[in-house]
Amino acid sequence: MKDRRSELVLAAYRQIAEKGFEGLRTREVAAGVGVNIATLHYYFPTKEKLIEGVVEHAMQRFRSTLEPHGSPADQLRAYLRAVRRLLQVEPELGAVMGELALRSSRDPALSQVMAGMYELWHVTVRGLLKRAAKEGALKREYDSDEVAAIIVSTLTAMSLPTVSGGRRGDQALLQLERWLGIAGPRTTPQATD
Amino acid sequence: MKDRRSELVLAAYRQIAEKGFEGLRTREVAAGVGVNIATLHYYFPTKEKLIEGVVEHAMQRFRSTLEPHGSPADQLRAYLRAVRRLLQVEPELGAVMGELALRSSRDPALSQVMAGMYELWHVTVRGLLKRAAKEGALKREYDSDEVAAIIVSTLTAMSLPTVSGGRRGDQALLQLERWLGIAGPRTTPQATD
Amino acid sequence: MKDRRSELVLAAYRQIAEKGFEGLRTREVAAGVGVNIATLHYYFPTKEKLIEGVVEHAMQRFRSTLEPHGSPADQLRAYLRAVRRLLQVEPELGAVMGELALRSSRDPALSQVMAGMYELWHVTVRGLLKRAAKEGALKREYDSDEVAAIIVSTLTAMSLPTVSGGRRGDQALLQLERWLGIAGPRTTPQATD
Amino acid sequence: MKDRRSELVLAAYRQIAEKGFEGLRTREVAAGVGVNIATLHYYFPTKEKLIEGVVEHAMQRFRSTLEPHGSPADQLRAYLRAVRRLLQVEPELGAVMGELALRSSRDPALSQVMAGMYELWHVTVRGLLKRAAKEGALKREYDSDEVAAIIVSTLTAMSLPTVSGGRRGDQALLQLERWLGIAGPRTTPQATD
DNA sequence: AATGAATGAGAGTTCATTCAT
DNA sequence: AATGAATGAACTCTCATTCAT
Repeated sequence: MKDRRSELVLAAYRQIAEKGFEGLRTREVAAGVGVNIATLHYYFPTKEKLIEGVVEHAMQRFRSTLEPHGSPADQLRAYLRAVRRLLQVEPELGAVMGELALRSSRDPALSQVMAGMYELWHVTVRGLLKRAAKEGALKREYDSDEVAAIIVSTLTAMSLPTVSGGRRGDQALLQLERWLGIAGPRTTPQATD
Repeated sequence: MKDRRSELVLAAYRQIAEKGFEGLRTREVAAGVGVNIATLHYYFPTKEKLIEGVVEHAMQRFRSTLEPHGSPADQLRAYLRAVRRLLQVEPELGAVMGELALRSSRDPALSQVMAGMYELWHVTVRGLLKRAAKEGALKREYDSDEVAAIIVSTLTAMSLPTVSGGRRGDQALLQLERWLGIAGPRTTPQATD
Repeated sequence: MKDRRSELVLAAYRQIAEKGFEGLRTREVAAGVGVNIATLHYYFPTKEKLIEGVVEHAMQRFRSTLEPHGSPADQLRAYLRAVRRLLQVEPELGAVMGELALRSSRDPALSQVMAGMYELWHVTVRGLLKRAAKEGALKREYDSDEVAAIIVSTLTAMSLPTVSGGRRGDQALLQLERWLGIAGPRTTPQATD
Repeated sequence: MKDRRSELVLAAYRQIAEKGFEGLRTREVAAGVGVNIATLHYYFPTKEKLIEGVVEHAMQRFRSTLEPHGSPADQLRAYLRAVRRLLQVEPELGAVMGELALRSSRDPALSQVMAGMYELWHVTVRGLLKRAAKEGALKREYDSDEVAAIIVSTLTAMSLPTVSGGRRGDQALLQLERWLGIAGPRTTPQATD
């Protein structure tokens, strides 16, 4: 993360999170790192190549999000909360993933990358469901693609500013936990604003 | 739809759906309607004003999406399907709403508009739940903000290209219907694309 | 002065005084009168024709300035003061004359008009000198082109914002009166800020 | 004069002299130097900044005009002639100073610059008068603000095309010399046209 | 490895002018 | 006599990209 290339990618990543692709300017990326615009082009011949670098970085970052990090028992619940927390702590990731999602409709290569990533996410969540079911912490019928899909959907929606901003994200997550039968005691999530 | 102003807004709306804000060019919007660029500026002094016009149009379009359109009985299920279908038939709306959602994090005015719209959506869905519960078509406990929130979340995620493109959207929706106890017989939704 | 044509010319005249030719916009001229831009073009086919109208108006206005308006006796001194006062009361005239003077170097027709006007002014002043000399109110040797020229020069310089703004204009005028032997008693002109 | 920045300023200076602010076009300035319009913006972020460069240049140029350049004795007369000659040899300077004078009424910053410059000029001339009086080449009473003011006024008026074009400027100058008692022998100035 | 200087293509915006009504 | 709508041409300014050093 300390070589020029990575610095530039990170700066671009932040620019996209802040201003969207709409507001991404190579000069500002270079300035963010403190180098000349020509230096940026030394590492990335075109803006598109720089964006590819950002895609890689975002995917790597996002992959780390997917990994279950908790204990074996109530791991599923821990997972949902962890993702939620991460999206709040590092909103840039949600913003960039949103930008990439929209862009993927115009960029076949990116579309494939994103599809792969969502598939990986889906499979990861399904694996989590499977294990929880096996441990008896979850009804067997909930070990399915459908349940995995709705979990991924809910978490995805939460990365959008409009939803993530208000208390609705927490409510959706809470209901998800209830249906899965993994809700904690009487939690009354507060809206963060 | 037959006056210049509306034509221009519609052309801009389509441009945004197709190329995002990133690719919105006033000259192409004007060309899309077959008028000179100066004519566009006759109706909209700045690009920003044109975008405001698009926001209005999208909101109006989206509001019509929210309205329950089915019969009184299994209206809830009909509603979910209707929204799903509309997003597939008119993918532009989802794309534009996605663009607006991302942009709202940089545009306070837009942020307010979007928040209002999502709140309206949420309230509409909750109303639907209430009625269904009253008619006995739904467990009473499902008449709540939390359930409404997860429904809105799921539908929102489906408007994103990445999710809507694949079969995962249908799976999420199916599970939603199961939990709500309103799933139809053996439906095997096909992925479109 | 109450017909459309005159109104438009007057509005343009004021615009030029305020913003210079650099800032003259036909639309603002029309707006100043409260009519549509197309109406302006009904009266003046081109912007240039409108400017010609302004030139006429300015010349007419300026000509009235030239005319000696005082009593027969110490008319010369009265004249200098009157011009000075008029330039302060109606600074627009000085501004427009300045703009026209500069423009005349690029516009032969205007150049001729301006030259004629200055010649008329010169002759007028010389006539005043002649009469004053005849009445014994002025040394005979001061009845000359050279003296008329320096009077016109001094008054001209005073119409420029840079000079007219400060106290230097008054000082120049005072010295002129002294040399002509027509200075009043102890006058201490104040700078108008 | 050999770096890009100066070249651009000089080209703009000439454009203003030729066509006024009204006719100043950045593209023509760039073309005048033989560079792309983007290169101009590399050195001057906005047109206004370029104009500021021109103001600096004009002031510097004008300051050199102010400096007395002759011998000590009849320096005063030499000075008047020198300024007169310079304005004829380099009419651009007069034109640009005229444009700046008019613009100063709309631009407070410029107004201050111009006022400072005229004040400097005034003080310079007064210094010249003082020295001439001390040397006995001038009546003591002519060592005053009033005399300096009328000298500056006369020279200023001469920089305007309308006046400078004809023979009136020379006549005014001649009379000035007479009053100052520094006129040469029988000179019959010719109009330069 | 890094940069200052330069550029082509194109962006949003302005403006005098036209024309059917 | 007056206007709303429309336009071509041109304007200032931007941006990704190039290249000699």
